[in-house]
Amino acid sequence: MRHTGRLQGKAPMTRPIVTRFAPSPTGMLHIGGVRTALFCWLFARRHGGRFILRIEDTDLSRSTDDNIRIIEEGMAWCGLDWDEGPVVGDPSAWTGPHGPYRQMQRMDRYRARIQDLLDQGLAYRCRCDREALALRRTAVEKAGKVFQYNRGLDAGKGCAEAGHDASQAAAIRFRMPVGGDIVVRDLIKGDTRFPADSLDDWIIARTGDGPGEIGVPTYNFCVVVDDTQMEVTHVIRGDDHLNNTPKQIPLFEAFGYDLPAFAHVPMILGADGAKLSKRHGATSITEYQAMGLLPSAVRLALARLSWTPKIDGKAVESAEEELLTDAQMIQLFDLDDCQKSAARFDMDKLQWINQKLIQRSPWQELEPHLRPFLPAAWAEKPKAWRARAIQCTQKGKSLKDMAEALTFAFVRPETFEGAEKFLTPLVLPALREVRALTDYSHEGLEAAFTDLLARHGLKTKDLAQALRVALCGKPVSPGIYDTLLLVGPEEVAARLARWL
RNA sequence: GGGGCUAUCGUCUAGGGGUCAGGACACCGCCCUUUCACGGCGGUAACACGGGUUCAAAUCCCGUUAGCCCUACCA
Repeated sequence: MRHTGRLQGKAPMTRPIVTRFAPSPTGMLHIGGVRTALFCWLFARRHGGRFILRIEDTDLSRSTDDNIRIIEEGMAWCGLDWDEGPVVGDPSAWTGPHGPYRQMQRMDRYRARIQDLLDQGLAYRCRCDREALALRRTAVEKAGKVFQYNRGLDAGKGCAEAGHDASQAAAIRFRMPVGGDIVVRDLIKGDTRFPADSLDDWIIARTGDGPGEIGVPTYNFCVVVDDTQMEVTHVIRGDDHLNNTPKQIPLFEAFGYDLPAFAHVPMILGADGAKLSKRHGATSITEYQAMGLLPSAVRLALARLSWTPKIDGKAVESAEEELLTDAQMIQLFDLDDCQKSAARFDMDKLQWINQKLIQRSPWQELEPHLRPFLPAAWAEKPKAWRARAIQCTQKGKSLKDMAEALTFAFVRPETFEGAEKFLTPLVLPALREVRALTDYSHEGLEAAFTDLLARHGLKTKDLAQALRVALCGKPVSPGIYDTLLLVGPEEVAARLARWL
Protein backbone atom coordinates (compact mmCIF):
# COMPACT_ATOMS: atom_id res chain seq x y z
CA MET A 1 0.00 0.00 0.00
CA ARG A 2 2.12 2.84 -1.23
CA HIS A 3 1.26 6.47 -1.39
CA THR A 4 -1.30 6.31 1.35
CA GLY A 5 -1.23 8.86 4.08
CA ARG A 6 -1.05 7.84 7.67
CA LEU A 7 -4.23 9.58 8.57
CA GLN A 8 -6.26 9.01 5.49
CA GLY A 9 -9.76 7.89 6.27
CA LYS A 10 -9.79 9.24 9.75
CA ALA A 11 -9.11 12.81 10.57
CA PRO A 12 -7.13 13.51 13.69
CA MET A 13 -9.50 13.88 16.58
CA THR A 14 -7.56 16.79 17.94
CA ARG A 15 -8.74 18.96 15.10
CA PRO A 16 -12.31 20.21 14.74
CA ILE A 17 -14.23 18.88 11.78
CA VAL A 18 -14.04 21.14 8.75
CA THR A 19 -15.90 20.63 5.49
CA ARG A 20 -16.17 22.84 2.48
CA PHE A 21 -18.30 23.33 -0.59
CA ALA A 22 -16.28 24.65 -3.53
CA PRO A 23 -18.42 25.50 -6.55
CA SER A 24 -17.29 27.21 -9.72
CA PRO A 25 -19.20 30.36 -10.48
CA THR A 26 -19.98 29.44 -14.05
CA GLY A 27 -23.73 29.98 -14.07
CA MET A 28 -26.66 28.98 -11.94
CA LEU A 29 -26.40 27.02 -8.72
CA HIS A 30 -27.13 23.45 -9.78
CA ILE A 31 -29.37 21.28 -7.65
CA GLY A 32 -26.67 18.61 -7.62
CA GLY A 33 -24.24 21.12 -6.18
CA VAL A 34 -26.76 22.03 -3.53
CA ARG A 35 -27.02 18.39 -2.53
CA THR A 36 -23.25 18.11 -2.19
CA ALA A 37 -23.24 21.31 -0.16
CA LEU A 38 -26.04 19.92 1.98
CA PHE A 39 -24.04 16.81 2.84
CA CYS A 40 -21.03 18.96 3.76
CA TRP A 41 -23.24 21.17 5.84
CA LEU A 42 -25.02 18.31 7.59
CA PHE A 43 -21.72 16.63 8.36
CA ALA A 44 -20.17 19.77 9.79
CA ARG A 45 -23.25 20.55 11.85
CA ARG A 46 -23.50 16.96 13.05
CA HIS A 47 -19.99 17.11 14.43
CA GLY A 48 -20.06 20.67 15.67
CA GLY A 49 -17.48 21.62 13.06
CA ARG A 50 -17.12 24.40 10.54
CA PHE A 51 -18.50 24.63 7.03
CA ILE A 52 -16.58 26.67 4.47
CA LEU A 53 -17.81 28.12 1.20
CA ARG A 54 -15.01 28.55 -1.27
CA ILE A 55 -15.29 29.91 -4.79
CA GLU A 56 -13.25 28.14 -7.44
CA ASP A 57 -12.99 30.82 -10.06
CA THR A 58 -9.76 29.91 -11.81
CA ASP A 59 -11.69 29.40 -15.03
CA LEU A 60 -11.31 33.03 -16.01
CA SER A 61 -13.50 32.80 -19.05
CA ARG A 62 -16.61 31.69 -17.20
CA SER A 63 -16.35 33.13 -13.72
CA THR A 64 -18.14 36.36 -12.90
CA ASP A 65 -19.14 38.28 -9.80
CA ASP A 66 -22.77 37.88 -10.78
CA ASN A 67 -22.37 34.13 -10.80
CA ILE A 68 -20.79 34.26 -7.38
CA ARG A 69 -23.77 36.17 -6.07
CA ILE A 70 -26.09 33.56 -7.55
CA ILE A 71 -24.27 30.90 -5.54
CA GLU A 72 -24.35 32.94 -2.36
CA GLU A 73 -28.03 33.70 -2.65
CA GLY A 74 -28.96 30.15 -3.57
CA MET A 75 -27.09 28.78 -0.58
CA ALA A 76 -28.68 31.36 1.67
CA TRP A 77 -32.19 30.54 0.43
CA CYS A 78 -31.55 26.88 1.10
CA GLY A 79 -30.55 27.66 4.63
CA LEU A 80 -27.03 26.37 4.11
CA ASP A 81 -25.16 28.94 6.14
CA TRP A 82 -21.40 28.93 6.00
CA ASP A 83 -19.00 29.72 8.83
CA GLU A 84 -16.23 30.91 6.57
CA GLY A 85 -16.36 32.28 3.09
CA PRO A 86 -17.34 35.25 0.99
CA VAL A 87 -19.64 37.93 2.29
CA VAL A 88 -22.82 38.17 0.27
CA GLY A 89 -22.73 41.10 -2.11
CA ASP A 90 -19.19 42.24 -1.35
CA PRO A 91 -16.61 40.72 -3.73
CA SER A 92 -13.64 41.85 -1.68
CA ALA A 93 -14.85 40.87 1.77
CA TRP A 94 -14.89 37.54 3.59
CA THR A 95 -15.36 36.03 7.01
CA GLY A 96 -13.03 33.47 8.52
CA PRO A 97 -9.34 33.10 9.30
CA HIS A 98 -8.28 31.38 6.09
CA GLY A 99 -9.36 33.91 3.50
CA PRO A 100 -9.59 35.02 0.88
CA TYR A 101 -12.09 32.40 -0.20
CA ARG A 102 -11.95 33.11 -3.90
CA GLN A 103 -9.16 31.31 -5.66
CA MET A 104 -8.25 34.14 -7.96
CA GLN A 105 -7.46 36.17 -4.86
CA ARG A 106 -5.15 33.46 -3.60
CA MET A 107 -2.67 33.40 -6.48
CA ASP A 108 0.37 34.36 -4.44
CA ARG A 109 -0.18 31.38 -2.15
CA TYR A 110 -0.38 28.98 -5.06
CA ARG A 111 2.71 30.39 -6.71
CA ALA A 112 4.67 30.11 -3.49
CA ARG A 113 3.75 26.44 -3.17
CA ILE A 114 4.64 25.80 -6.78
CA GLN A 115 8.00 27.45 -6.32
CA ASP A 116 8.60 25.15 -3.35
CA LEU A 117 7.84 22.11 -5.46
CA LEU A 118 10.09 23.40 -8.22
CA ASP A 119 12.91 24.00 -5.75
CA GLN A 120 12.55 20.49 -4.39
CA GLY A 121 12.47 18.97 -7.84
CA LEU A 122 8.98 17.63 -7.24
CA ALA A 123 7.66 19.62 -10.17
CA TYR A 124 9.25 20.79 -13.38
CA ARG A 125 8.76 23.22 -16.23
CA CYS A 126 7.31 21.92 -19.44
CA ARG A 127 7.71 23.84 -22.65
CA CYS A 128 6.09 21.41 -25.02
CA ASP A 129 3.66 23.37 -27.10
CA ARG A 130 0.13 22.14 -27.47
CA GLU A 131 0.36 21.24 -31.10
CA ALA A 132 3.45 19.12 -30.55
CA LEU A 133 1.72 17.47 -27.61
CA ALA A 134 -1.39 16.81 -29.65
CA LEU A 135 0.74 15.25 -32.37
CA ARG A 136 2.48 12.95 -29.96
CA ARG A 137 -0.86 12.10 -28.40
CA THR A 138 -2.51 11.11 -31.65
CA ALA A 139 0.55 9.12 -32.71
CA VAL A 140 0.51 7.11 -29.51
CA GLU A 141 -3.23 6.63 -29.62
CA LYS A 142 -3.12 5.53 -33.21
CA ALA A 143 -0.88 2.72 -32.05
CA GLY A 144 -3.70 1.73 -29.72
CA LYS A 145 -1.84 2.85 -26.63
CA VAL A 146 -2.48 5.47 -24.01
CA PHE A 147 -0.67 8.74 -24.17
CA GLN A 148 0.64 9.76 -20.81
CA TYR A 149 3.01 12.63 -20.58
CA ASN A 150 6.47 11.47 -19.56
CA ARG A 151 5.02 8.08 -18.66
CA GLY A 152 4.15 4.75 -20.14
CA LEU A 153 4.66 4.76 -23.86
CA ASP A 154 5.85 8.30 -23.71
CA ALA A 155 8.42 7.58 -21.03
CA GLY A 156 11.59 9.57 -21.16
CA LYS A 157 10.23 12.03 -23.67
CA GLY A 158 9.74 14.85 -21.17
CA CYS A 159 11.02 18.35 -21.65
CA ALA A 160 14.33 17.67 -20.02
CA GLU A 161 15.36 15.52 -22.92
CA ALA A 162 13.48 17.44 -25.53
CA GLY A 163 15.95 20.27 -25.33
CA HIS A 164 13.48 23.10 -25.14
CA ASP A 165 14.61 26.66 -24.98
CA ALA A 166 14.78 27.82 -21.35
CA SER A 167 13.97 31.34 -22.39
CA GLN A 168 10.48 30.23 -23.37
CA ALA A 169 7.51 30.52 -21.06
CA ALA A 170 6.58 27.22 -19.47
CA ALA A 171 3.76 25.30 -17.85
CA ILE A 172 4.53 23.41 -14.66
CA ARG A 173 4.03 19.68 -14.29
CA PHE A 174 3.91 17.66 -11.11
CA ARG A 175 6.15 14.61 -10.94
CA MET A 176 3.87 11.70 -10.13
CA PRO A 177 5.06 8.53 -8.43
CA VAL A 178 5.94 5.56 -10.63
CA GLY A 179 4.79 2.01 -9.94
CA GLY A 180 2.48 0.59 -7.30
CA ASP A 181 -1.05 1.60 -6.47
CA ILE A 182 -2.43 4.81 -5.15
CA VAL A 183 -5.27 3.90 -2.86
CA VAL A 184 -8.11 6.17 -2.00
CA ARG A 185 -9.81 5.29 1.24
CA ASP A 186 -13.26 6.66 0.72
CA LEU A 187 -15.86 6.90 3.45
CA ILE A 188 -18.65 6.16 1.00
CA LYS A 189 -17.08 4.16 -1.80
CA GLY A 190 -14.68 2.15 0.28
CA ASP A 191 -11.08 1.52 -0.76
CA THR A 192 -10.30 2.11 -4.40
CA ARG A 193 -6.89 1.45 -5.91
CA PHE A 194 -5.53 3.20 -8.94
CA PRO A 195 -2.38 1.92 -10.64
CA ALA A 196 0.07 4.81 -10.30
CA ASP A 197 1.20 4.18 -13.85
CA SER A 198 -2.25 4.94 -15.17
CA LEU A 199 -1.67 8.57 -14.23
CA ASP A 200 0.86 10.93 -15.77
CA ASP A 201 2.72 14.08 -14.83
CA TRP A 202 -0.15 16.50 -14.92
CA ILE A 203 -0.06 20.23 -15.28
CA ILE A 204 -0.36 22.18 -12.04
CA ALA A 205 0.15 25.62 -13.58
CA ARG A 206 -0.67 26.84 -17.04
CA THR A 207 1.97 28.44 -19.21
CA GLY A 208 3.14 31.69 -17.64
CA ASP A 209 3.40 35.11 -19.24
CA GLY A 210 7.14 34.95 -19.75
CA PRO A 211 10.25 32.93 -18.96
CA GLY A 212 10.36 31.98 -15.31
CA GLU A 213 6.77 33.11 -14.75
CA ILE A 214 4.26 30.79 -13.15
CA GLY A 215 0.87 30.83 -14.84
CA VAL A 216 -2.59 30.35 -13.36
CA PRO A 217 -2.60 27.09 -11.41
CA THR A 218 -5.13 24.42 -12.30
CA TYR A 219 -8.06 23.09 -10.34
CA ASN A 220 -6.49 19.89 -9.01
CA PHE A 221 -3.61 21.88 -7.63
CA CYS A 222 -5.60 24.68 -6.05
CA VAL A 223 -7.94 22.31 -4.26
CA VAL A 224 -5.08 20.64 -2.47
CA VAL A 225 -3.45 23.90 -1.45
CA ASP A 226 -6.76 25.30 -0.26
CA ASP A 227 -7.92 22.18 1.54
CA THR A 228 -4.68 21.91 3.45
CA GLN A 229 -4.39 25.58 4.23
CA MET A 230 -8.04 25.80 5.27
CA GLU A 231 -7.55 22.74 7.46
CA VAL A 232 -10.32 20.79 5.79
CA THR A 233 -10.64 17.45 7.55
CA HIS A 234 -13.33 15.90 5.36
CA VAL A 235 -13.41 16.39 1.64
CA ILE A 236 -17.02 15.64 0.72
CA ARG A 237 -17.67 16.16 -2.97
CA GLY A 238 -19.33 14.68 -6.04
CA ASP A 239 -18.10 11.27 -7.12
CA ASP A 240 -17.02 12.71 -10.44
CA HIS A 241 -13.98 13.75 -8.43
CA LEU A 242 -13.11 10.24 -7.30
CA ASN A 243 -10.77 9.90 -10.26
CA ASN A 244 -9.06 13.16 -9.41
CA THR A 245 -8.21 12.01 -5.93
CA PRO A 246 -5.25 9.78 -6.89
CA LYS A 247 -3.73 12.80 -8.62
CA GLN A 248 -4.17 14.90 -5.53
CA ILE A 249 -2.94 12.43 -2.94
CA PRO A 250 0.74 12.58 -4.01
CA LEU A 251 0.46 16.36 -3.86
CA PHE A 252 -0.70 16.30 -0.26
CA GLU A 253 2.28 14.09 0.44
CA ALA A 254 4.68 16.33 -1.46
CA PHE A 255 3.53 19.18 0.76
CA GLY A 256 4.04 17.01 3.80
CA TYR A 257 0.41 17.26 4.86
CA ASP A 258 -1.81 14.63 6.40
CA LEU A 259 -4.51 13.53 4.05
CA PRO A 260 -8.05 14.61 4.77
CA ALA A 261 -10.77 11.97 4.81
CA PHE A 262 -12.53 11.64 1.49
CA ALA A 263 -16.21 10.98 0.86
CA HIS A 264 -17.43 10.95 -2.71
CA VAL A 265 -21.18 11.32 -2.91
CA PRO A 266 -23.08 9.87 -5.84
CA MET A 267 -24.58 12.08 -8.47
CA ILE A 268 -28.20 13.01 -8.96
CA LEU A 269 -29.69 11.85 -12.24
CA GLY A 270 -32.77 12.97 -14.12
CA ALA A 271 -35.97 10.91 -13.99
CA ASP A 272 -34.82 8.98 -17.08
CA GLY A 273 -31.50 8.06 -15.53
CA ALA A 274 -29.50 10.46 -17.67
CA LYS A 275 -27.36 13.19 -16.25
CA LEU A 276 -29.60 15.89 -14.82
CA SER A 277 -29.90 18.67 -17.38
CA LYS A 278 -32.21 21.44 -18.43
CA ARG A 279 -34.43 19.18 -20.42
CA HIS A 280 -35.38 17.33 -17.24
CA GLY A 281 -36.97 20.50 -15.99
CA ALA A 282 -35.58 22.40 -13.06
CA THR A 283 -31.84 22.17 -12.48
CA SER A 284 -31.22 25.56 -10.92
CA ILE A 285 -32.05 26.05 -7.28
CA THR A 286 -33.89 29.28 -8.09
CA GLU A 287 -36.39 27.32 -10.13
CA TYR A 288 -37.29 25.28 -7.07
CA GLN A 289 -37.82 28.47 -5.18
CA ALA A 290 -40.10 29.74 -7.93
CA MET A 291 -42.12 26.51 -7.86
CA GLY A 292 -43.28 27.32 -4.38
CA LEU A 293 -41.20 24.81 -2.49
CA LEU A 294 -40.11 25.34 1.07
CA PRO A 295 -36.33 25.38 1.54
CA SER A 296 -36.80 22.82 4.30
CA ALA A 297 -38.57 20.51 1.85
CA VAL A 298 -35.77 20.87 -0.68
CA ARG A 299 -33.26 20.06 2.04
CA LEU A 300 -35.07 16.92 3.14
CA ALA A 301 -35.76 15.66 -0.37
CA LEU A 302 -32.19 16.22 -1.46
CA ALA A 303 -30.79 14.66 1.67
CA ARG A 304 -32.93 11.56 1.20
CA LEU A 305 -31.39 10.95 -2.18
CA SER A 306 -28.54 8.51 -1.47
CA TRP A 307 -28.91 8.81 2.28
CA THR A 308 -31.02 6.54 4.45
CA PRO A 309 -31.36 7.89 7.97
CA LYS A 310 -31.09 5.15 10.56
CA ILE A 311 -32.76 5.44 13.91
CA ASP A 312 -31.11 3.05 16.38
CA GLY A 313 -29.62 1.20 13.44
CA LYS A 314 -32.94 0.80 11.67
CA ALA A 315 -33.90 2.61 8.50
CA VAL A 316 -36.92 4.89 8.71
CA GLU A 317 -40.01 2.73 8.38
CA SER A 318 -43.00 5.02 8.06
CA ALA A 319 -44.19 8.19 6.40
CA GLU A 320 -44.07 9.89 9.77
CA GLU A 321 -40.42 8.95 10.26
CA GLU A 322 -39.55 10.09 6.76
CA LEU A 323 -40.49 13.62 7.63
CA LEU A 324 -37.34 14.55 9.49
CA THR A 325 -36.79 17.97 10.92
CA ASP A 326 -33.49 19.73 10.31
CA ALA A 327 -32.49 18.97 13.86
CA GLN A 328 -33.15 15.27 13.33
CA MET A 329 -31.28 15.24 10.04
CA ILE A 330 -28.27 16.81 11.67
CA GLN A 331 -28.42 14.42 14.58
CA LEU A 332 -28.81 11.36 12.35
CA PHE A 333 -26.55 12.22 9.44
CA ASP A 334 -23.87 9.61 8.85
CA LEU A 335 -21.68 9.00 5.81
CA ASP A 336 -21.92 5.28 6.58
CA ASP A 337 -25.58 5.37 5.66
CA CYS A 338 -24.97 6.86 2.23
CA GLN A 339 -25.54 5.00 -0.98
CA LYS A 340 -22.72 4.32 -3.41
CA SER A 341 -24.90 4.55 -6.47
CA ALA A 342 -26.41 7.50 -8.23
CA ALA A 343 -30.05 8.37 -7.51
CA ARG A 344 -32.69 9.69 -9.84
CA PHE A 345 -34.32 12.91 -8.91
CA ASP A 346 -37.86 12.27 -7.66
CA MET A 347 -40.09 15.28 -8.09
CA ASP A 348 -43.15 13.45 -6.74
CA LYS A 349 -41.43 12.74 -3.48
CA LEU A 350 -40.22 16.31 -3.21
CA GLN A 351 -43.76 17.55 -3.68
CA TRP A 352 -45.12 15.14 -1.13
CA ILE A 353 -42.54 16.29 1.38
CA ASN A 354 -43.35 19.88 0.57
CA GLN A 355 -47.04 19.28 1.12
CA LYS A 356 -46.46 17.58 4.44
CA LEU A 357 -44.15 20.31 5.64
CA ILE A 358 -46.65 22.96 4.63
CA GLN A 359 -49.36 21.12 6.52
CA ARG A 360 -47.41 20.98 9.72
CA SER A 361 -45.98 24.48 9.73
CA PRO A 362 -47.52 27.20 11.88
CA TRP A 363 -49.05 29.84 9.62
CA GLN A 364 -46.62 32.49 10.84
CA GLU A 365 -43.73 30.42 9.57
CA LEU A 366 -45.33 29.95 6.21
CA GLU A 367 -46.24 33.57 5.64
CA PRO A 368 -42.80 34.94 4.70
CA HIS A 369 -42.32 32.14 2.19
CA LEU A 370 -45.79 32.61 0.81
CA ARG A 371 -45.59 36.37 0.57
CA PRO A 372 -43.75 36.52 -2.79
CA PHE A 373 -46.57 34.57 -4.42
CA LEU A 374 -49.31 36.83 -3.10
CA PRO A 375 -50.65 40.19 -4.34
CA ALA A 376 -49.62 43.39 -2.59
CA ALA A 377 -53.06 43.65 -1.00
CA TRP A 378 -52.13 40.79 1.28
CA ALA A 379 -50.13 43.04 3.54
CA GLU A 380 -53.14 45.19 4.28
CA LYS A 381 -55.23 42.33 5.57
CA PRO A 382 -55.69 41.95 9.32
CA LYS A 383 -53.67 39.32 11.11
CA ALA A 384 -56.64 37.08 11.89
CA TRP A 385 -57.66 37.14 8.24
CA ARG A 386 -54.17 36.20 7.09
CA ALA A 387 -54.04 33.39 9.60
CA ARG A 388 -57.35 32.00 8.36
CA ALA A 389 -56.34 32.38 4.73
CA ILE A 390 -53.17 30.39 5.24
CA GLN A 391 -54.73 27.79 7.48
CA CYS A 392 -57.52 26.96 5.09
CA THR A 393 -55.14 26.46 2.17
CA GLN A 394 -52.47 24.40 3.94
CA LYS A 395 -53.62 21.33 2.10
CA GLY A 396 -51.87 22.59 -1.03
CA LYS A 397 -48.85 20.92 -2.52
CA SER A 398 -46.90 24.13 -2.90
CA LEU A 399 -46.86 27.76 -1.87
CA LYS A 400 -47.86 28.53 -5.40
CA ASP A 401 -50.92 26.32 -5.08
CA MET A 402 -51.81 28.06 -1.86
CA ALA A 403 -51.53 31.47 -3.43
CA GLU A 404 -53.61 30.36 -6.39
CA ALA A 405 -56.25 28.95 -4.09
CA LEU A 406 -56.51 32.41 -2.53
CA THR A 407 -56.85 34.54 -5.62
CA PHE A 408 -60.64 34.65 -5.15
CA ALA A 409 -60.06 36.69 -2.03
CA PHE A 410 -58.37 39.42 -4.03
CA VAL A 411 -60.02 39.44 -7.43
CA ARG A 412 -63.63 39.57 -8.42
CA PRO A 413 -64.29 36.60 -10.63
CA GLU A 414 -65.43 36.43 -14.20
CA THR A 415 -68.35 34.16 -14.74
CA PHE A 416 -67.83 31.02 -16.73
CA GLU A 417 -69.52 28.67 -19.13
CA GLY A 418 -71.91 26.45 -17.23
CA ALA A 419 -72.25 28.64 -14.16
CA GLU A 420 -76.04 28.39 -14.46
CA LYS A 421 -75.81 24.72 -13.73
CA PHE A 422 -74.97 25.65 -10.16
CA LEU A 423 -76.94 28.89 -9.89
CA THR A 424 -80.33 27.34 -10.45
CA PRO A 425 -83.62 29.14 -9.79
CA LEU A 426 -84.00 26.85 -6.82
CA VAL A 427 -81.01 28.25 -4.94
CA LEU A 428 -81.47 31.91 -5.84
CA PRO A 429 -83.89 32.67 -3.03
CA ALA A 430 -81.44 31.22 -0.52
CA LEU A 431 -78.63 33.24 -2.08
CA ARG A 432 -80.68 36.37 -1.63
CA GLU A 433 -80.78 35.68 2.08
CA VAL A 434 -77.07 34.98 2.25
CA ARG A 435 -76.55 38.50 0.99
CA ALA A 436 -78.09 39.78 4.22
CA LEU A 437 -76.04 37.66 6.62
CA THR A 438 -73.96 39.65 9.06
CA ASP A 439 -72.61 37.15 11.56
CA TYR A 440 -69.52 35.86 9.75
CA SER A 441 -68.18 33.72 12.52
CA HIS A 442 -67.90 30.05 11.64
CA GLU A 443 -70.64 29.17 14.13
CA GLY A 444 -72.86 32.00 12.97
CA LEU A 445 -72.58 30.96 9.34
CA GLU A 446 -73.16 27.34 10.16
CA ALA A 447 -76.31 28.14 12.12
CA ALA A 448 -77.60 30.43 9.39
CA PHE A 449 -76.95 27.80 6.75
CA THR A 450 -78.75 25.09 8.68
CA ASP A 451 -81.78 27.29 8.93
CA LEU A 452 -81.58 28.43 5.31
CA LEU A 453 -81.19 24.94 3.96
CA ALA A 454 -84.14 23.63 5.94
CA ARG A 455 -86.45 26.43 4.87
CA HIS A 456 -85.55 26.25 1.19
CA GLY A 457 -85.36 22.46 1.02
CA LEU A 458 -81.78 22.48 -0.21
CA LYS A 459 -78.75 20.32 0.43
CA THR A 460 -75.53 21.85 1.70
CA LYS A 461 -73.92 20.96 -1.58
CA ASP A 462 -76.45 22.97 -3.58
CA LEU A 463 -75.93 26.18 -1.69
CA ALA A 464 -72.18 25.77 -1.25
CA GLN A 465 -71.52 25.15 -4.92
CA ALA A 466 -73.77 27.98 -6.02
CA LEU A 467 -71.92 30.30 -3.68
CA ARG A 468 -68.53 29.11 -4.89
CA VAL A 469 -69.45 29.82 -8.45
CA ALA A 470 -70.92 33.22 -7.70
CA LEU A 471 -68.13 34.25 -5.34
CA CYS A 472 -65.09 32.62 -6.91
CA GLY A 473 -66.05 32.06 -10.52
CA LYS A 474 -65.45 28.34 -10.21
CA PRO A 475 -66.86 25.43 -8.26
CA VAL A 476 -63.66 25.00 -6.25
CA SER A 477 -62.63 26.92 -3.16
CA PRO A 478 -61.79 26.38 0.51
CA GLY A 479 -64.54 25.31 2.90
CA ILE A 480 -67.60 27.41 2.18
CA TYR A 481 -67.63 29.20 5.52
CA ASP A 482 -63.97 30.09 5.11
CA THR A 483 -64.66 31.26 1.60
CA LEU A 484 -67.40 33.56 2.81
CA LEU A 485 -65.30 34.82 5.63
CA LEU A 486 -62.32 35.62 3.44
CA VAL A 487 -64.41 37.45 0.89
CA GLY A 488 -66.19 39.39 3.62
CA PRO A 489 -69.86 40.51 3.98
CA GLU A 490 -69.82 43.60 1.73
CA GLU A 491 -67.93 41.92 -1.04
CA VAL A 492 -70.15 38.84 -0.79
CA ALA A 493 -73.17 41.03 -1.29
CA ALA A 494 -71.51 42.78 -4.19
CA ARG A 495 -70.48 39.58 -5.94
CA LEU A 496 -73.88 38.04 -5.41
CA ALA A 497 -75.69 41.05 -6.83
CA ARG A 498 -75.17 40.17 -10.48
CA TRP A 499 -76.96 36.87 -10.06
CA LEU A 500 -80.02 38.15 -8.25
C1' G B 1 -8.57 2.38 -26.16
C1' G B 2 -6.88 2.66 -20.73
C1' G B 3 -8.24 3.43 -15.54
C1' G B 4 -12.26 3.98 -11.99
C1' C B 5 -17.38 3.83 -9.98
C1' U B 6 -22.29 1.65 -10.02
C1' A B 7 -26.51 -2.22 -10.49
C1' U B 8 -33.36 -4.82 -5.25
C1' C B 9 -40.69 -2.73 -7.07
C1' G B 10 -41.89 2.93 -12.01
C1' U B 11 -38.78 6.11 -8.14
C1' C B 12 -36.00 6.52 -3.23
C1' U B 13 -34.50 2.42 -0.51
C1' A B 14 -34.20 -1.86 3.82
C1' G B 15 -32.06 -6.44 3.90
C1' G B 16 -25.06 -8.51 3.39
C1' G B 17 -25.98 -16.94 3.15
C1' G B 18 -32.05 -19.73 5.15
C1' U B 19 -37.23 -13.34 5.01
C1' C B 20 -44.26 -14.79 2.32
C1' A B 21 -37.67 -9.93 -0.09
C1' G B 22 -39.83 -4.93 4.33
C1' G B 23 -40.99 0.51 4.04
C1' A B 24 -41.82 5.41 1.67
C1' C B 25 -43.37 8.21 -2.88
C1' A B 26 -46.16 7.44 -7.25
C1' C B 27 -50.16 4.49 -9.24
C1' C B 28 -54.99 1.68 -8.68
C1' G B 29 -59.42 0.50 -5.61
C1' C B 30 -62.70 1.42 -1.44
C1' C B 31 -64.29 4.74 2.60
C1' C B 32 -65.04 9.81 4.43
C1' U B 33 -67.02 14.39 2.22
C1' U B 34 -70.31 21.24 1.02
C1' U B 35 -66.34 21.48 -4.10
C1' C B 36 -61.05 20.60 -4.73
C1' A B 37 -58.15 18.57 -1.56
C1' C B 38 -56.79 16.35 3.24
C1' G B 39 -57.45 11.93 5.84
C1' G B 40 -58.39 6.43 6.65
C1' C B 41 -58.10 1.39 4.75
C1' G B 42 -56.50 -2.04 1.04
C1' G B 43 -53.92 -3.51 -3.57
C1' U B 44 -50.50 -4.10 -7.99
C1' A B 45 -45.22 -4.02 -8.33
C1' A B 46 -38.29 -5.66 -7.71
C1' C B 47 -33.19 -8.90 -6.48
C1' A B 48 -29.78 -6.80 -14.71
C1' C B 49 -27.70 -11.51 -17.10
C1' G B 50 -24.40 -15.94 -16.96
C1' G B 51 -21.32 -19.03 -14.41
C1' G B 52 -19.31 -20.73 -9.92
C1' U B 53 -18.75 -21.59 -4.05
C1' U B 54 -22.54 -23.77 -0.64
C1' C B 55 -27.18 -28.38 1.97
C1' A B 56 -28.87 -23.28 0.94
C1' A B 57 -27.10 -17.10 -2.87
C1' A B 58 -30.72 -10.90 -3.58
C1' U B 59 -26.63 -11.58 -0.15
C1' C B 60 -19.83 -14.39 -1.31
C1' C B 61 -16.44 -15.05 -5.99
C1' C B 62 -15.63 -14.61 -11.34
C1' G B 63 -17.34 -13.01 -15.87
C1' U B 64 -20.96 -10.38 -19.14
C1' U B 65 -24.09 -6.37 -20.14
C1' A B 66 -25.66 -1.43 -19.28
C1' G B 67 -25.01 3.51 -17.26
C1' C B 68 -21.72 7.12 -15.45
C1' C B 69 -16.79 9.44 -14.25
C1' C B 70 -11.56 10.48 -15.30
C1' U B 71 -8.09 10.10 -19.25
C1' A B 72 -7.56 19.02 -20.99
C1' C B 73 -2.45 24.28 -20.17
C1' C B 74 -12.05 22.98 -17.77
C1' A B 75 -13.66 22.69 -12.89
